Amino acid sequence: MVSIKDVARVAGVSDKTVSRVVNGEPNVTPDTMEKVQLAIADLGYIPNLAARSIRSNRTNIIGIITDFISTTPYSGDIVRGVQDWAGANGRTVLLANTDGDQKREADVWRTFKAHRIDGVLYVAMYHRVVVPAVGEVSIPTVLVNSHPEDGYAYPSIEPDDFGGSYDLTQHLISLGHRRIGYIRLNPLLLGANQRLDAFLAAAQAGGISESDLVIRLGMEGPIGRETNYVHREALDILSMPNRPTALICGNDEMALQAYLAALHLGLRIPDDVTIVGFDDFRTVSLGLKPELTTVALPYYDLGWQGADMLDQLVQGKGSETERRILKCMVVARRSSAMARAQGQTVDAVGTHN
Amino acid sequence: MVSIKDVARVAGVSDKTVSRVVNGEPNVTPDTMEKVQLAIADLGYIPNLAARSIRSNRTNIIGIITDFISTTPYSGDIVRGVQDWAGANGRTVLLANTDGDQKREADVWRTFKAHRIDGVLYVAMYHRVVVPAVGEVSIPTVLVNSHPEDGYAYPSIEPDDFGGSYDLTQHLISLGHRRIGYIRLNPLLLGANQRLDAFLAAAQAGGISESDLVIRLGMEGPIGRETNYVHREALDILSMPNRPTALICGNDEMALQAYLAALHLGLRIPDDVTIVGFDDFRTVSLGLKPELTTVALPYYDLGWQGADMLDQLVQGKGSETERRILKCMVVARRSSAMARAQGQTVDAVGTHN
DNA sequence: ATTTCAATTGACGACGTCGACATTGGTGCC
DNA sequence: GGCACCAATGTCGACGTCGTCAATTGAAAT
Repeated sequence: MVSIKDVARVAGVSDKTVSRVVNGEPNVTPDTMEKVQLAIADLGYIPNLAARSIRSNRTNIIGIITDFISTTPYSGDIVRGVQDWAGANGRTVLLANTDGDQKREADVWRTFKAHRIDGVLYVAMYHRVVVPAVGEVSIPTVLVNSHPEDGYAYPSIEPDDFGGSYDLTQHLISLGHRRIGYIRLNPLLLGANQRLDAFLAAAQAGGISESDLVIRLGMEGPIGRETNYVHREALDILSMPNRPTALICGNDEMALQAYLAALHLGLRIPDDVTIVGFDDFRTVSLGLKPELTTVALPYYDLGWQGADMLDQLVQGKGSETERRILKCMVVARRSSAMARAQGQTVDAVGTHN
Repeated sequence: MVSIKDVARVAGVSDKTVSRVVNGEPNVTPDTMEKVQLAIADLGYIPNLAARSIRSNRTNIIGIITDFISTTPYSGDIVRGVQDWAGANGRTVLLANTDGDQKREADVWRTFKAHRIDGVLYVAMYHRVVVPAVGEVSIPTVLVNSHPEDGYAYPSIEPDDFGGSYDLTQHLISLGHRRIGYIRLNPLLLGANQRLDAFLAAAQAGGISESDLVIRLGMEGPIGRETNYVHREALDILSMPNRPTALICGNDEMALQAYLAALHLGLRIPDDVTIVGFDDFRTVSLGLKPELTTVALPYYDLGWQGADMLDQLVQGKGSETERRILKCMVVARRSSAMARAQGQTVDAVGTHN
């Protein structure tokens, strides 16, 4: 591999001068600069970052630790946000996945430290409470899509599940819905409670009595291997004699199953029942017809801004305890509509849209 | 940061001896070894890989270049396969995303070279023909989920779209289906043609005349911004007076829309119509009820084996032109069933399952 | 002409690690 | 005892880069 000295020799200058050119330092004659640049181009010289980092104690590498990278399809957006930030700021991204395994996580930390990376973005693919397995030496770390357990101080950045869910519920109430069904996420996920709490709060604020709410558990069990009750529960809720006019699903994947259940029962969406989801997981939310009203999670921004927070931290400017919350926007699409008087029988075959 | 010399000083030995212990070299007294290990633990010493790589000219880092990492939800599995291989073989993974942009791609190559990584896995998130923008100096590269344009030699690893599609079609034929609908992928994708060709070949081999096949285009336009005709086409096909008894969709996302169309028309799956997909994108294939018969793409293995091929290449043992094809398995679930008599037309085959 | 000063360039060493080689001390053998 | 040999350990330098500081040059100021 061609080194700075090779360039120096070819250009007929000292290695230091080449270094100056490469790093854009001042006080280099246009003449020599040209010579050097020519030599660089000729030889295809590219600076060795490892060597550079040895001297500077900065690698410009940030690490991402994920738990279940491929299990959830959203993950990509967070990672992409980080990558784009990195690309825009001259950093490189080291990626590691733990599969939620403690031992692997420890290995990953060790490896990252061995690479002397500047900082770590600890990305939990489900919004929940985590404690990174930090060892003796510590690296600046920001938790993304999660927050630390009590007693541990890490800056974190999270989506505003509560706000999003509150707004979504309000959206339905403003459309005139007074009986609303709710299918819960796996309670292990932090978002699950926040979303449910917000739902209840918004319903109460909207003057809806608890008896008009139908709340069911959609999933439970360890993350990645949960049992799924959604389809069954949706069928059940939508078969009630006095069925809700709207059904909120813990996320879009659940909404998919609710759609199928509704269609299976011959109900039209949104004419007979409004169905909404959460996440704006676009394969589903745009794939469903009519397209799904849902709440967009700011995954990309979580990644981008998380990287930015980390950068602050690395530069000693960030706060050790900052907790940033990103807004979640309701995306109103065609699956939600005004509540209507509830007909008795509906023809199974509806109209095209 | 604590270095090998700090450890040496604390342990009362030379740095070289510490190096020996760290690297498991022979000829160290159990006694000294213990002293050294104690010092390492005390100080929390972790070897500096950058320094190591400077000497050894090996970084043990492999790079992944992706084009549309988050656009497609499968991507994660390929990356995870690579990561798991890396974890199992003491390598680290550097990740970069180009968004399909030439300029960014050039930057990425440059950055990777600057890091002196051992090799690159060029992962195209859609199976298609690519040419990595290699510069002057070249890094060992393996194409994953894609293959090089004519005239360029890179080893590659790809899924057997043809075989999978052939088997899937045969599966339907063996269930008695004689009129089959087919909704095509975006023709820009390499898999699109392979899957269609295999479908036609299998149909012909099964003695089905072309006039009993209904083939429609489901999507077209630039990747990431395509126009989607699937729902409309599915409605259209399933509304035909003499409609197919089975509908093959270019991928699972398309199958989702076909489901919705079928349900919308009051058709039951699989009783009235069999619907199958491709990809085994589990959010969809398991989320749909009944669960979707589809073809599993070996994404994880693509990643794992791709990494392994790359490793061979790096070690000078691999072939520059190997083209490895991984089998795609039909995953028969409940969305496909025996063809049945339908409406006006009577079909000989008519058992329930 | 001499001095002063700034601009330009180079020599050198250090970063952390490990390969090549040297040194030390002990063991076994005649 | 003398010698060969080997195990254990250390010394030194090089990898590629860049910070520090010195050297050189030329031009402006006196």
